[in-house]
Amino acid sequence: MKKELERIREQLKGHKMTPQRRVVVQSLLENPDQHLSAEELYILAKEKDADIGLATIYRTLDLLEELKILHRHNFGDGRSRYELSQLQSEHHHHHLVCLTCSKIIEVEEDLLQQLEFLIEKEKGFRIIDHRVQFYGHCETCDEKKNKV
Amino acid sequence: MKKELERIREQLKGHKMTPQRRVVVQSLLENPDQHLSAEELYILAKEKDADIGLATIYRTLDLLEELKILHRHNFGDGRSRYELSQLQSEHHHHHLVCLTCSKIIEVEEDLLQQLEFLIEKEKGFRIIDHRVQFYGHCETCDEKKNKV
DNA sequence: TTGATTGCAAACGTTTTGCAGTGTT
DNA sequence: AACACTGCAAAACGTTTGCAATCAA
Repeated sequence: MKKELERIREQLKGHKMTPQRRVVVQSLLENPDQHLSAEELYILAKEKDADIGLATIYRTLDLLEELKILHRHNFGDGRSRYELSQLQSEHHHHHLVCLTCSKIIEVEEDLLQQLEFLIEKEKGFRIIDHRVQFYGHCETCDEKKNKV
Repeated sequence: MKKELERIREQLKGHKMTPQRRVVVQSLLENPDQHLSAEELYILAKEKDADIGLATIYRTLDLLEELKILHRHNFGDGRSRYELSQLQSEHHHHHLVCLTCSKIIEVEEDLLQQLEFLIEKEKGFRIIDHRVQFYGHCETCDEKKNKV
């Protein structure tokens, strides 16, 4: 955990590692794969630093996104959600959003690469990034529904 | 055009086809593949009915979305954008969003079906819908950039 | 020391809501 | 005539910004 924080400090290049930024990053590290919103991070951060302001959370998230330390997601619930980039591999992943319980499941599979290749060739469109979300019902919710 | 409107009127099932709703639908029909925002639709609708209110636009769009007459998209510009479902075929399509000129290009290709099949099998996730967006640079912008 | 960063409160842009009045069926 | 629907204005929501004070380097 400390190692991760140290790595992120290095990625800040030039920007200061303030206590507030540390608290935000720690909250993100302690909640991997959670896709936290700014408000949720604010509540978590407040546990560690009661005086932290919501604006600081937003400004920190903007900075971290700019430095590609995290990704901003939009799952259609009216707020941005954030996820630390797992730098071990720059592997894109997709999200399954359960329409029943709102759970988000990650899919690592990169079959999409085929599609990207086709698009680049046929449309002359140079792809930089993609957002892929599948909406449906997860196994658990699907089973529950069939029981009722 | 009149045929399309008639079809949509039938899809309204039980809900009234008011002049305001007609104006919104007409504006959508007259601007196919435009991905209009609520505000943009408001301006278009006002040309046909100067007294129409923005709240009515939003309420109409909510209704049309609920009835699956249109799709709501989120391209990350802070507002929802709407597109009539082309009911001739329930064919999903993807969007290419140009990071330079913001143009949106549609891709009909459904290679994604392979991926969906895999996900359903491996994750037990029953897919209802998907959102796929590719961000990159369109041919025109890419060529311009290379010239400079 | 000094410019980057902070908290606060006010402002922002989009969307939603309460309500009294209107109009479609 | 009934009740779905409307316009308006105010409120709600997530997010951004101006500013004076503070702090990390």
